[in-house]
Amino acid sequence: MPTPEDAPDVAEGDLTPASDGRIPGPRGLATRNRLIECTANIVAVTPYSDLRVTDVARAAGTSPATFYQYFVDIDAALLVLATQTTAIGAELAGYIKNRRWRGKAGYDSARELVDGFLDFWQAHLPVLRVVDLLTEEGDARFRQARVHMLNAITRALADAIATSKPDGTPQAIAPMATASALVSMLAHVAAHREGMEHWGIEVPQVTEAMTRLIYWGVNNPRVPSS
Amino acid sequence: MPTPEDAPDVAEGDLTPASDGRIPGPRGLATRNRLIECTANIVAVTPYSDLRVTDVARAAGTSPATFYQYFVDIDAALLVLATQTTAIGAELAGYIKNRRWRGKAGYDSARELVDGFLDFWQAHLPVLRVVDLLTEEGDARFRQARVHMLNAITRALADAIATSKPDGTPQAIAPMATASALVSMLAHVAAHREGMEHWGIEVPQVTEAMTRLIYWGVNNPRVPSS
DNA sequence: CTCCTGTCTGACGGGGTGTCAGAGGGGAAC
DNA sequence: GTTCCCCTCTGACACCCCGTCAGACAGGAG
Repeated sequence: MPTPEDAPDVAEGDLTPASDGRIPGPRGLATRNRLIECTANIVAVTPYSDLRVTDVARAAGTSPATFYQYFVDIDAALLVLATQTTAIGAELAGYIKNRRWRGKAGYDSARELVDGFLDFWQAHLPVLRVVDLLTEEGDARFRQARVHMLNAITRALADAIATSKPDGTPQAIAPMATASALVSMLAHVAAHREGMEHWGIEVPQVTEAMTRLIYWGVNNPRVPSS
Repeated sequence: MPTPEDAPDVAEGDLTPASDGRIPGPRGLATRNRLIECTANIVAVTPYSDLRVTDVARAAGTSPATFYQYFVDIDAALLVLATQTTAIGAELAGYIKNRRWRGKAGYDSARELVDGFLDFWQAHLPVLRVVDLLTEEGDARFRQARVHMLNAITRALADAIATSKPDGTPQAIAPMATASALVSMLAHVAAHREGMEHWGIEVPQVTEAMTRLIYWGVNNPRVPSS
């Protein structure tokens, strides 16, 4: 008896109902996509606070009322973009799984992770900026998208840490904790990359530094006994 | 010949002109402070996007027009709070200067830094959230305040790294780069502390992990030769 | 051709912003 | 105590964007 729906196989998995509850047909979906696309274009060149439903609608060649037919507010449109982007970001875990993490190979793995992470963030900068913004504003949906992305990476890294037990170290620590700290570092540097460059800090050097810290985090060198 | 001002020694160093260009007298300053205080109270319980000049004015028992007498917009009022807070934050560098950074003592220094940083951020959470927010929005004034704070800490840490040359390591790296990465880690974890707890990650463990990473960053253990 | 369903929009009430010109009040001078 | 003046405050307004109707429009089925 659950979901006795005839559940039509939707092409893009988008069976999102419009504001009046009905599911849009092909023409409606087209405008909806056009609105999303225009939102992406505008958010790329406009700070979030200056985003106007009016502008998005105008860019898409429709009226504001049409926008509200498909989204309750701009955030709803942005959430679509955010979900797409963070889904891609979650695949950054691929830089961690099934890699070698000890010695020279491990160091190389770490560098590829750092580069991959920074490149990804750079490529999706406008959307990720909005994600960070609304997460900080307390929007649960955006936080979930963000956590979904970062957690996939963190878990993978924690696995790598837990697996790569070197030197029979007895000083181990919760792998998720170290992984969280390292992913935090990556996320913050990626988000403030421009600011750092602007302030005279060379990103390649920070890349190198983060590579080392990750290597250390995974391989857990000796620390003073408490 | 510079500043031929009679430069009255203002109590709080606040010779901020009002919107009409005139410098407020005692009564005006009082309302101005009251407005700032009310802004702080409201921002503590309201997401930034819901901050209304109207509400602040009402809380201060004045009219919105009065608010605009002293600030061009809410951001201007928030900037005062932000500057105060980040000035305090810059003093976190005290957890770094004149400390020992090798061996057990170094490990303890690292932990104190982490604890101090997290405590500070927690204590000033609402304002720092706004600082992060507006920095991300591209507001140069807030970014400057933020950078001023974090950079003081980063510089101090870089000094510690440069000074504590262990084991005659030839693999050294730009100290500012490592310091930037570590401070980024601290800032991100501090800002997302609640989110992490909410997601089942234990902060004490992350504290431990960050302590280690800082210790490693400062003492620069061996990495594979490239 | 016609109808009907899905799609779009003009027009409007509501609320916050930012700006006047002018009202109000407190202290210095007498 | 009274007057006067300047600092301080505010009511009122125009503006803009939001979000929501009821109804106009289009294009495929019959």
